[in-house]
Amino acid sequence: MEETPRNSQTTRAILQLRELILNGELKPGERVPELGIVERLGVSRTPVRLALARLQEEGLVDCLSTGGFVVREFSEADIIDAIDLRGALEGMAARRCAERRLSRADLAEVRDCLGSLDSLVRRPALSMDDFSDYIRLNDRFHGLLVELSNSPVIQRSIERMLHMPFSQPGAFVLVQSELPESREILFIAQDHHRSIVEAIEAFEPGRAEMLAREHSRLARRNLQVVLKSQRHLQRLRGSSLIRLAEDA
Amino acid sequence: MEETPRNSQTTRAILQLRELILNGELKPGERVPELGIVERLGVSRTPVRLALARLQEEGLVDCLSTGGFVVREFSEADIIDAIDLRGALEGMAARRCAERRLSRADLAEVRDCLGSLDSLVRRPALSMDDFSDYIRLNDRFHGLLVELSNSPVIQRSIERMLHMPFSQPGAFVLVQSELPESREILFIAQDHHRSIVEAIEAFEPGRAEMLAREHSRLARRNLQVVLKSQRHLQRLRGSSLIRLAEDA
DNA sequence: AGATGGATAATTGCATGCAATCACATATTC
DNA sequence: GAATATGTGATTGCATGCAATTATCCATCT
Repeated sequence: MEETPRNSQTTRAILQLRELILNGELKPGERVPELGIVERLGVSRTPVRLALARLQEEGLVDCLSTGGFVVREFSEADIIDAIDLRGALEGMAARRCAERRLSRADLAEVRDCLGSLDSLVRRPALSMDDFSDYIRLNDRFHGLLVELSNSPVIQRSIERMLHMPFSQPGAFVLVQSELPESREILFIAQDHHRSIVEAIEAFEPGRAEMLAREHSRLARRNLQVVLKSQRHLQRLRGSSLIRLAEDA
Repeated sequence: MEETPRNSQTTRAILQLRELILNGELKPGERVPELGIVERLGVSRTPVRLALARLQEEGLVDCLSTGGFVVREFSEADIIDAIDLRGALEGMAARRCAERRLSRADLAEVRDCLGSLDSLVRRPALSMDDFSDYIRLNDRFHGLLVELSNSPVIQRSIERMLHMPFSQPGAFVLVQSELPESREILFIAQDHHRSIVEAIEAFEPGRAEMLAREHSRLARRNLQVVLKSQRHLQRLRGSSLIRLAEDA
């Protein structure tokens, strides 16, 4: 998933800096001082600088015209767009999967993942760990579709998106798990998964694409719920980056 | 269009390095030596390094596991995917435009651009300069749709795509201009433009998206033509990066 | 002759120094 | 008292030095 398998220092800086921002230790609009980060991370300015450039590409920070960077802020519209974008890209990936003949092994892997999700969703009650497992499996499912699209260009594009907060497939699952209708949503999501695989196996590219897109609307729905409740918002990773629409 | 309006040195390195690669002065698979670039560009290693990181994000170079970078090679499938991706993203942008009520001024600007393209395409004969103008206007039209989508997320995403070779809207126009059916293609493209604006004005998001997508298929068609003829290929910017499918 | 090993040269990743720029606070003037 | 000017401290962008890793070439061995 990480596109720089290269060794440490710069990579370390990227990961830790991302954590710092997503955990809200750097607030939106706040300038990110190189030296301050150097102190916190214990690496020199060069990798920090590299990391900042990278995070700018990812969209977590904006660069000031005067030089330096600030933590970016995300509006509700931004998040919706990010989700839509992921939907569109995953839609392309699903279409590609349906257009080409997946190998037996590939199909088996997808079906295996689908099966695991099935048995998980159907448990009588879901623990916290179960939800973690769900996120893991869900990520794997989405990752498989992208990988099996057999398109490095699409793959790269999606992987870049996934670095943005709130665009991961499982971004809202943990908070959603606290909703009363949580179970229902999982059923629907899993039905989407099943239908997508069905479309791929039946060589129905248009349907596969459409379903993948529609699937992403679940995230959008969850977003709306989360944004309405301060309690849920607190449990959302990266929530400190969200600018709530002030209704005056 | 350039997202780092910051002043020189690193920016210079990015631009010049991109030129070097696109002009074929660095061949695909070839390692890009930092010091060699330092000599050629007259800037120190630091900005060169920054530029390489950026070009990697853009997809022009790949980073070696051992360290350093190589010029990337593009297969026909890669280019098709890039074109499709642009189509999908511009489709989203067009949809967004149709979903919201564009201001009078915005609409006027789009119509103005459309009108300019119209009068250009309808000239009895097209000179080389006319084709340059067409590319400029065409870029402007596509840029307007993206800008008026009013979505920074989508906008950023597309701008990043446009750094990849062969994904610019006008990438194939210059070579296409040498084809006998060139005129016909321009008419069709312009009809797409017209229909997209029509859909936007009529608040038909689905239709706007579909048309924008279909519009990108023209580039795909042009690609196929170009790839079949060595003569056309030579006139394509960045053609040195293409790995032709060897049919043995 | 081909393959394996080792030494040397080259290249990269990182840290740091330096100069230029920018931000901020104080002082000054209207 | 408010706004502008000025000076100082902080911060960034760039260049370069150093160490470690990697690639290359040649000699040696099977």
